[in-house]
Amino acid sequence: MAHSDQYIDKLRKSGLRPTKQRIKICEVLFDADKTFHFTIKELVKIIENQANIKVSLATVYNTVHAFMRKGYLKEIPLNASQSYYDTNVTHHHHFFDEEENKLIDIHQDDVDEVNIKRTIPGKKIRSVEVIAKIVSDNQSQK
Amino acid sequence: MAHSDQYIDKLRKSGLRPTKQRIKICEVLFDADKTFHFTIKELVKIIENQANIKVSLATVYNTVHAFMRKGYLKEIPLNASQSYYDTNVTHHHHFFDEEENKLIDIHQDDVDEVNIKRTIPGKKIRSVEVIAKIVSDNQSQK
DNA sequence: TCAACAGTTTAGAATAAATATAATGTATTA
DNA sequence: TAATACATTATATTTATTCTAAACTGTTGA
Ligand SMILES: [Mn+2]
Ligand SMILES: [Mn+2]
Ligand SMILES: [Zn+2]
Ligand SMILES: [Zn+2]
Repeated sequence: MAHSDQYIDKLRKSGLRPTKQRIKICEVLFDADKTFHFTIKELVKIIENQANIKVSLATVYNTVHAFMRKGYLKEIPLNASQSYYDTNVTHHHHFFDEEENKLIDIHQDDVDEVNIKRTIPGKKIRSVEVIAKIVSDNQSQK
Repeated sequence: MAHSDQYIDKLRKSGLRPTKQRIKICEVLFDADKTFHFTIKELVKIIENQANIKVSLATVYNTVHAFMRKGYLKEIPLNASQSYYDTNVTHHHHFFDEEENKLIDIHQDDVDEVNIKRTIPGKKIRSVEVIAKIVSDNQSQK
């Protein structure tokens, strides 16, 4: 299993013990060659379906938080009812499909640099994020 | 009381009965001449402190939702632990002070039109919001 | 090799924001 | 003023998330 070896390394290098549970979560999160956006509930469901190993809800939360601290995931605030997480930790923006409740990446070069003319004394900007909410484009709307 | 008369009108015109509780909430939310950003918890605390009337938590939630449906408030998703609300319902952007946990408006003319080069087939953009996270600007940082 | 230890997982309990319920109260209208 | 629909309230419920503490496991070094 080339994949798990890779994740075992990644975990060890991060000071995290490569447990069965963490390796499984890595496979779900990082095997896809593209960005993966998810909620905890969705992640749990995927793990359950692939079901070669049981991972408790507490471990899913623990691991997601551990991965965030290590910089492998970031949280995307979208609504107050549940957190969304993103395997793309580079600076980028999002579409949010309000009908599908799905995030879609917008690469940084697909948005002109956001130029904010206002400043706050004593404060500096740490990050700038754009969220564009999208809905179906039914012509029959004003 | 000029203010409450004004709110009584506003409520009646919206099809909402002008109850003591709703008038009180209007005073807290709309008396300030500038945008008011708040969480439910903060709103409850302000009402308690001004304490000429008791307003139950359920009524605060009910009223905030009613005002959102009427377009007098909008929700700002910032973190997954609680909702922020905004009395400024025009299209605008925000600084979010991560140390004070406070929102600060950025008027639309203070940000160049956000130009997103990418599109999603069958979807149209409903809104574009920029959130710039800010922190103290201590020179002694790399 | 394996005991000891620190780190990890887990079920279940606790927390807290938000929503639902259903009884009581009140603004409106005729 | 009476009837009614709307609103408020205390309380219960829901649900995402965090906490707890006991059992388990990966790692290390003798
Ligand atoms: Mn403003
Ligand atoms: Mn919650
Ligand atoms: Zn993303
Ligand atoms: Zn605002």
